[in-house]
Amino acid sequence: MTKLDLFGAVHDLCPVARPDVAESETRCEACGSRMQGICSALELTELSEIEHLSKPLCLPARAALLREGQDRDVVYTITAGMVRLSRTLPEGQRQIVGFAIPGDFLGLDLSREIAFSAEAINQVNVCRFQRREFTEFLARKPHLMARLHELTAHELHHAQDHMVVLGVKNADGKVAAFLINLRDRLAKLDRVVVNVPLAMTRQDIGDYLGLTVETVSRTMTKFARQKLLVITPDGVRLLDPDKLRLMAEL
Amino acid sequence: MTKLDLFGAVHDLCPVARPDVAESETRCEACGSRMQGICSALELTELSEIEHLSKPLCLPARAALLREGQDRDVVYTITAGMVRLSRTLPEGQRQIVGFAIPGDFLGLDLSREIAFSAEAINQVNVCRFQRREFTEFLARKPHLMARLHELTAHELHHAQDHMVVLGVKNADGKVAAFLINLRDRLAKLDRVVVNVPLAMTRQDIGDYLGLTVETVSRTMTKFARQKLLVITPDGVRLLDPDKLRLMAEL
DNA sequence: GGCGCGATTTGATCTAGATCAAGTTGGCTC
DNA sequence: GAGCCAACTTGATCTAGATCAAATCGCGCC
Repeated sequence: MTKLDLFGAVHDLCPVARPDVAESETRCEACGSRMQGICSALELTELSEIEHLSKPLCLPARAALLREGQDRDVVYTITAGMVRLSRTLPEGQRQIVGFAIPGDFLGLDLSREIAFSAEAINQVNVCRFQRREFTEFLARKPHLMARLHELTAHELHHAQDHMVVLGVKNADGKVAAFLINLRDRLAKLDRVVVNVPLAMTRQDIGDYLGLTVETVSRTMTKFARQKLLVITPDGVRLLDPDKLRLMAEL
Repeated sequence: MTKLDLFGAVHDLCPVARPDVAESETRCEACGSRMQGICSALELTELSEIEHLSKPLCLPARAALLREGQDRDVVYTITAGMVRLSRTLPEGQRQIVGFAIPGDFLGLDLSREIAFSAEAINQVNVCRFQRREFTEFLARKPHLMARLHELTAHELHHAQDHMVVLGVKNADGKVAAFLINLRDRLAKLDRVVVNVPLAMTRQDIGDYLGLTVETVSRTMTKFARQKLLVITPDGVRLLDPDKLRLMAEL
């Protein structure tokens, strides 16, 4: 069984890691995240229609997909890799509002300015659309619109979950919730169950959870001492997911 | 000029304050929040169509509109008053995820279970729809669907703003952001500019901002001492909104 | 007017997590 | 394989805000 190559290793579709270089011969029909994102609402015939609008791209780690308050002219669906969504305050403080994975759509809010910056954490494959073309296509496909709304509502639900994490949980609960949620999301894409790859830095996790790097690090080592998980070079292996889930739920 | 009666005082449309008692002769055409919520997407003719689906209700303070994980059968638009949206954890901790005001829609996520509890803070007027009827109407009106999506995307944007507040701001910044944001939202409905009525308790504010009652109280008295605002029996009067906005933006 | 009760304010103390300060580790380049 | 740099870990100390504990306010009710 071949796994989705989410984290790090070079992807077949992506021999050249330069932004703005289209890697093609990628048929939507063969797309790994075809049943994940908005595209899951499309018939095969529609898929070939949208294929003409989309430009498959491969972006290297650190590439910027969107910049807060700008770039309203494109939207993306992610097909491989992980993307960091963040807001930056005037004083330089950063809040990460989410991590996008394959199947996620960037640019849900079609009407107003971009709410956050989006940067590739590792090598990322995306399909890029011109916002205008995408919106026009959407107008002709009510069920696609419905699907987009569903995704947005789902994101909103997720955002409210995260408000709870930020508002009421302590460091242990935050880190546990982060690990369990990421695991659950990845599990929907693939059979990843105990190994949770963490492509982002501890700083990123801290900025997501409203904690400092040090606290994230200390909490994870504590979990490791308590045999709840093992820290591996590229993430963690959960030894006691049930216990962690309990901590996450408080 | 007559103000929207948002907070407390008995509303004309609402002589009897009992849940499940329809107060009618209320024509959508005459509705105060007609241009605010989803209804703003409707033509006059469509307005009379939707009028048949909606049941205008007047609910007393403390009435429950939705309960977390239940009640998927109705959705609401709010036309007067204020509603508290909250999540409660197993341990009894509460996170308020938002305060809904006239023009807001409850039940944006049409597909899955209710994400939060919704309770009237003061006397509230709503239009209630059967979810199924509403969804069917929606399916026949693509521009209404688009409007709903727009509202949802706007909520998501708002949710991300609030993550920043919860994640990176200190107590002063949180309280300032809360006051300024509420003021801005109310200003869109009415000409309320310096008087910000606070129908919710300090505890509610605390549960919204991830602070304790005591900290909210101390922060507000501090702001009062610094002549940034005056605390009134029913809210605050902002003396230096610009300074507060600066603090809110950090 | 006096009583009762929840909301609010104010004060004293405590603590989780921030901050400051070194190490340590691990890949990458030359 | 040495040197470098960013990410990570670990330890010592500090502090914003929590917690605990009393007032005080405000309002409906008898």
